Formats: sequence, structure tokens, C-alpha cells
Amino acid sequence: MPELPEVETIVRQLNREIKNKTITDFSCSAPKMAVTHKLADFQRQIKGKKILNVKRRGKIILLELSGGLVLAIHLRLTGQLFVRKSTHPQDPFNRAIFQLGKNLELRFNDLRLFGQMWLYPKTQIENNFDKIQKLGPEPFDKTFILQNFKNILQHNRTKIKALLLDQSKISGLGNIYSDEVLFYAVIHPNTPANKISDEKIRKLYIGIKKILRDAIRAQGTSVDTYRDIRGEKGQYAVKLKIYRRTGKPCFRCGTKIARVKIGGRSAHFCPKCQKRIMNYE
DNA sequence: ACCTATGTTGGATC
DNA sequence: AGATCCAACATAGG
Repeated sequence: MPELPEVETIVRQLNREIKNKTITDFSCSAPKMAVTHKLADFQRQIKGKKILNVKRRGKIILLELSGGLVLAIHLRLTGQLFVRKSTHPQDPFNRAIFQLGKNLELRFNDLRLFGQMWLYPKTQIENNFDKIQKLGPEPFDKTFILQNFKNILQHNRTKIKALLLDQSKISGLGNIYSDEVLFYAVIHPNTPANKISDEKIRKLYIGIKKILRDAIRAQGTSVDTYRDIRGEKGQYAVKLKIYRRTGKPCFRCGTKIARVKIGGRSAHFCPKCQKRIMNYE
């Protein structure tokens, strides 16, 4: 499910709703999701811990707990975090429940079971957690300047679509927003990253920030299973220009939108506007 | 009914 | 280095 805007939405809402709550109990019906511990150990470690703060790095949610622990959560494709009153009916595909006192629960639901949780001491998260160590720059980090982005593109021959999806190059973009930013910047998804002109790099850089910011404002895109912590849809789906619009008219020129596979993922683009550079497929 | 697709990512293989 | 295929898994849609 979630890319940067969806994860950011969830993180902001969690801070509003469950900061300073204490995890009074934990249960989980999918042991593989809690990757760092056997279930009993995971439960023992997390029980009684207070949620001090919620952060995000890339698409990874980080709950800072008392006792110097951090609970890291990755929702992968279909994970959801819901905050529910205990009286609320059970959610479909619920895999884990963090009890927050008598009346409140943080529920981890996941249809496809790809989601993962890690529980580590804070120092280890910061210094040794490879999932975070490997991440590229945050699009909204002040140090992520145009020149920085330019360097990344100029040192990679890979197709720009694949580069944008590669979390070690730049973090936070997934299949939806990588398509959207390439449409915004009018770049064919198969263009080798190091063949993109300075002008287009600049446009892409601007587009990444603009589109992610707009999507966060709209509380994310619910084109499939994404929901926020109240179970509500994000509102950005109606603003999508290209993603999953195969065969529909391009908003710029009316040409039918095309779809190609790049690295096993679908890339949507306008074959007229986003012309591929000759000599490169 | 069968085939394909799905918001992720990590590993194997060429 | 980089591309491609496959793995985890469950469901929906053509």
C-alpha cells in the first residue's frame, strides 16, 4: 500500500492519537511478521512500554518507546494500521493487536502478510538497522538539494523509473508517485537516468516535492487497500494524472495512455508527450 | 475458469 | 552494474 504520503499521513495521525499511550498487551496471529523476536519474547519486550513519539524514515514507521526501544513497521503492499476502540468490530485480515489500555487498540491488518515489524534498541536502529541504513535521501530533507539529485541521476545508467523506485537512491517513492512525477516532468520511464537533461532533472526534482506535498495534503492515495488510521480513504486518487489510466486520454494531449513493464512493475505514461529518447528502448 | 494484476523489497541468476 | 525473474501471500477483475 503505502508510499511516502500515505506513511506520512499515518505517522501524523498516530502522533495525534496514540502518543503517550502505554502498550498494555500485544497479540499476533502471524508470527513471521515480527521478524526480530519469537512471539513470546516480542510480547514480553513490548508490554508496558509507552509510545513516546512516532517518526518516519522512507516508508518505514518508527515508534519510539520507553526503555530505549524502537518499534519499526513496514506495511509493504497491503498493510494497514488502524486505531480502534476495543468495542469496534474486528477488522478483516487483522494480524496483530497492540492493546492501549482498556478501551483502545492499535491494529495491524495485512491481507498479503508481507508487512514486517522489528523491535530494536534505539542505538541499534540508528547505527545497525540495514533497512534504514540503505535508504537514500528523504525528498523533504533540507540537505536534499537539486545538485544532490543531479549527482544521483548522472551516476546511474539505469532506467529512470527503476531508479525512482530504488529506495537506496531516493526514499519514499513507489509505483504510483514515480509514474506521476515522470508525467509531471514529461520524461519517458525508460530513459536512462544519466541521459536526462539538466532542465528535465530540475523539473523532476520540483515535481517530486510538489506531488508528494500535494498527496500528503490529500492524505494519500486510496486506489486499492490503503486506508488511514481511522479506516478512511485518502483523497489523492482523483488527482492522479497517469497511474492506472491505461487507454484513457492523456490530460495534456488526449493520446491514449500506455503501459509498459519495467523491472516487473507497470509504468504508465503518455506515448506522445513522454517521448522516449531514440537509441534507447 | 484461467490468467493476470496488485501501493514492496530482497535474493538469485544471467 | 544492471536487467530480469521469482519469492513471500491473498484476492479481484477481465
